[in-house]
Amino acid sequence: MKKGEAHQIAERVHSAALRLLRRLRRYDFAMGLSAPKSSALSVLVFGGPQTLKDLAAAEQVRAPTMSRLVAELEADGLATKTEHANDRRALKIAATAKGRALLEAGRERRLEVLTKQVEGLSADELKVLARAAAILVRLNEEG
Amino acid sequence: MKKGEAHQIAERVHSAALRLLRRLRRYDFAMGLSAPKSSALSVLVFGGPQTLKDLAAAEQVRAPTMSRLVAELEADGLATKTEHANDRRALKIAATAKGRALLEAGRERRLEVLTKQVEGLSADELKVLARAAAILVRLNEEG
DNA sequence: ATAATTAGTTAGCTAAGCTAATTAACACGC
DNA sequence: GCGTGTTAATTAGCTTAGCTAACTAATTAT
Repeated sequence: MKKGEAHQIAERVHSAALRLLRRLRRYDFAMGLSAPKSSALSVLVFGGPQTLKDLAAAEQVRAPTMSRLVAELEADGLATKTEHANDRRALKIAATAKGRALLEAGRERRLEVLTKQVEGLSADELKVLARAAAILVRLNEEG
Repeated sequence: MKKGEAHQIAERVHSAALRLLRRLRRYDFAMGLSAPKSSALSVLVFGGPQTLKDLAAAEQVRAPTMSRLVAELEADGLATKTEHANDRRALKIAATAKGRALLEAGRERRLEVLTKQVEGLSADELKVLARAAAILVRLNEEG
């Protein structure tokens, strides 16, 4: 084992994730939302309301970039900017019901193909995928 | 189980993959190559030489976009454009040795953190990840 | 031989990223 | 409580990456 088993597995997991998302991205058409906006909205929906700064950090983007994305989401009625409770410099940015609905519809479409494929797997394979997902989530939380 | 087990697992896998790649992306600094160029180069390195059309399709991008990216990779000495053997309209685009080396260095850096984490897992967990990666690769190839 | 198609490029636009500079509000230190 | 420094967000202005439309050159089909 030249490179170490851990390295090899890390490579395979990375590669599998890359290819999976690349493939699913093909179904992102319609919904009329660009990838960056859709991703930011997703953070709002699943991570709850937050400041612009935090949202920018979550998306690994600078504040001015996020400022513009949020302005556009707001113009489309998908997010709101309200005053922050404790800090009048800051914003509380939240997804609207319309934003949540749109995102959910897009997610469904995106996951449709994968769901169909997963349905064809054996019970054992399902278990493996579920466990692997749990392990990865844990690693992601570790940092 | 409201949504079906397959659906739920598809969701978890999707979410885990999204978060994993988002996290690893943080280590993409340096190497001086933008994400689209790095990704295109990766396709050339791992998929071998190919036409502009095929490369554009692999990257889910239109021909003019890829034309420019390839021109820039070529200017940086990371890829070459040569005549296609059978079709004088077409190009054979290939990574150079320099391109391969640069990409490999970036990949190593990106995978370093994940490798360290994977090293901390139990033998059983390693096996689960390896199997899950294999299953996903198979699904990806199915289409 | 001519017509239709295909591969790639060029031109010109929009979207999304960045840094630098600005404004307003907060937080200290005295 | 007041000045100094810091922080949150925005604005301005630039670059990169995506698109479509229009073009050239080569291939394929009639």
